[in-house]
Amino acid sequence: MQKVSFTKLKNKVLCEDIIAVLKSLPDNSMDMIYGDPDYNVGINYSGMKYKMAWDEYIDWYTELTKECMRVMKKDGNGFMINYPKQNSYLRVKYLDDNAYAVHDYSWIYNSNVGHSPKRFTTAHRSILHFTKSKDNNFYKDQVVAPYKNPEDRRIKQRIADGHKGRMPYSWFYFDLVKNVSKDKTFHSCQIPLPLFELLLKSSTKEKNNVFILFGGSGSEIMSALRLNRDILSCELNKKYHRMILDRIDSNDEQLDKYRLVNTKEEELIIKQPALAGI
Amino acid sequence: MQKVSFTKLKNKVLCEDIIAVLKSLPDNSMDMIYGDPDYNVGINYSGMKYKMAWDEYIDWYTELTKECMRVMKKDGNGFMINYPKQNSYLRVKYLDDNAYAVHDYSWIYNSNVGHSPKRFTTAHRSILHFTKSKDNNFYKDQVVAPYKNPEDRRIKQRIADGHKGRMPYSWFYFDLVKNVSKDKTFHSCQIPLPLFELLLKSSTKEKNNVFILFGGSGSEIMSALRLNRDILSCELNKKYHRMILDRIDSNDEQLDKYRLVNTKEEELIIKQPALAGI
DNA sequence: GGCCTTGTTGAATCTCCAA
DNA sequence: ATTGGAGATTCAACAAGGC
Repeated sequence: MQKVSFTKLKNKVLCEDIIAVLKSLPDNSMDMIYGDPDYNVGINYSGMKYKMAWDEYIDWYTELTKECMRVMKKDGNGFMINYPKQNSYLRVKYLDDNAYAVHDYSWIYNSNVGHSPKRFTTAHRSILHFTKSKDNNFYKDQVVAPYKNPEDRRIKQRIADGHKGRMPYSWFYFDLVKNVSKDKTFHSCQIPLPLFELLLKSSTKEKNNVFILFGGSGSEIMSALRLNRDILSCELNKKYHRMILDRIDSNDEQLDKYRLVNTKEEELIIKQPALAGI
Repeated sequence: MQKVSFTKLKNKVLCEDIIAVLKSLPDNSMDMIYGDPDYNVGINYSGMKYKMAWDEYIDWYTELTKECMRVMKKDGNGFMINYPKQNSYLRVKYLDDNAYAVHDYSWIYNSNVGHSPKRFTTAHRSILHFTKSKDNNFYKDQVVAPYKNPEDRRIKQRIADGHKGRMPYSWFYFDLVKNVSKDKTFHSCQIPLPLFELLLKSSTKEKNNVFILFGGSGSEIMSALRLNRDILSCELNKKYHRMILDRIDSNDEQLDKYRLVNTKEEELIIKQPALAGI
């Protein structure tokens, strides 16, 4: 197959099938791959309902991740967000046997829905982090959480040695994004931007190649562009695809009409530790 | 096989192989089964190192859980604590196909160990909750978290209707138990007692039958006895087994020598919400 | 501005009925 | 007896509006 280099696709958002696009890309070309796929729970995306049989879904999810692994650089990082069950199958059926390392993180939040009398209320998702070698790039300094005891003698020494804080934990608290827009401007299932930015900053520097698998309403794309990463993304839904192109073409003022959260550089670093201090 | 009824084993702690004991028990006899097994990461339990090949470990873990399912009442609840990877295999290879329902919870904590420059710091574990029917007993009132807006008129109405709060979320923050005892009296990997008590209270009432698979240092056993549950437990390590029997025979004063956290009835309910208020 | 109240929402769950 | 899908119901969290 004739492969298309990332350079040609730099900062493009395609309205094409994600797996077809992945297959058209050469090996080892992406610094980071970020996927927040449909979870196969029958959600209504602007009129279209998607739900496959479980096995079929897992096959699709595995095939997707397999292509991500191929396309990812040896020192790159991949992230897949899903419900814990779905991610369990992905790691057992594919990732553990094929990635160099697999780590499971937990995004936790508060929820007002899904309360059942027979179990605790679902309020977290899994994030699988996978790498292709022991040399994956990881930039702690871009995501540090403050030390809890900066006055401790040993911590003072670490600070003197240039350390800016500790590595964040494998769990992250971020509020759910509420779909408050009256005109349904937004994708109904958005990941909190600070969560995306945490992952993005942990794994990339400016000018790095980031594949945001599912464009959605484009918030992650806008965020990555604002942070000067080079992106590629897919969004099959024409309405959302159009919206993303609009957002990219817009100036900052217009972005407001999409209620884009203008995340400040420091927000992530400020927010997370407050929590860690529990 | 001649089965031994729970009545005969009431409040016994056996120094025998857990799977052999499970096999000796009749079907459908336990209200709750709680397992915090060895995670197969080469932990040193008083001089003996436990580590098997991965497949062998998963086979053992599956066999263990299979017997738990058999022994558990139709309206009972089972909980298995482990690292996310181990629990992924358990659910994919056994539980999803054999339990009525499987839920994944996340115990999160702060950690000063295991920091790696190539990933976020591991600071959570998975808890698989499995049931045998839609009628599993679950006692929300015994584990509620306070409402966030108790002044809301509608919430006030719910409180007037007898609701004491909301169902806790699928994630729980509890500090790690620090192994502070100089003489290594304690099992090195203890689950925080309030976490155990949350699970215990969610699933049982007084006089219910609780199988605490691995006795460890006996903290969970003491807690369950204090809360008037009937227990059965195994601990293969003779030193720990002896210690558990000592603790059970001890009066309250002597318990102090084991640095037992004397968890007050309300602690759980007070502690968790502070968190939920993030 | 805070404080109280009301409106809205849901990657949810429950119920029912058909196959 | 189980499964699966459509439609009804739930209920706490958050936003926004009013005072």
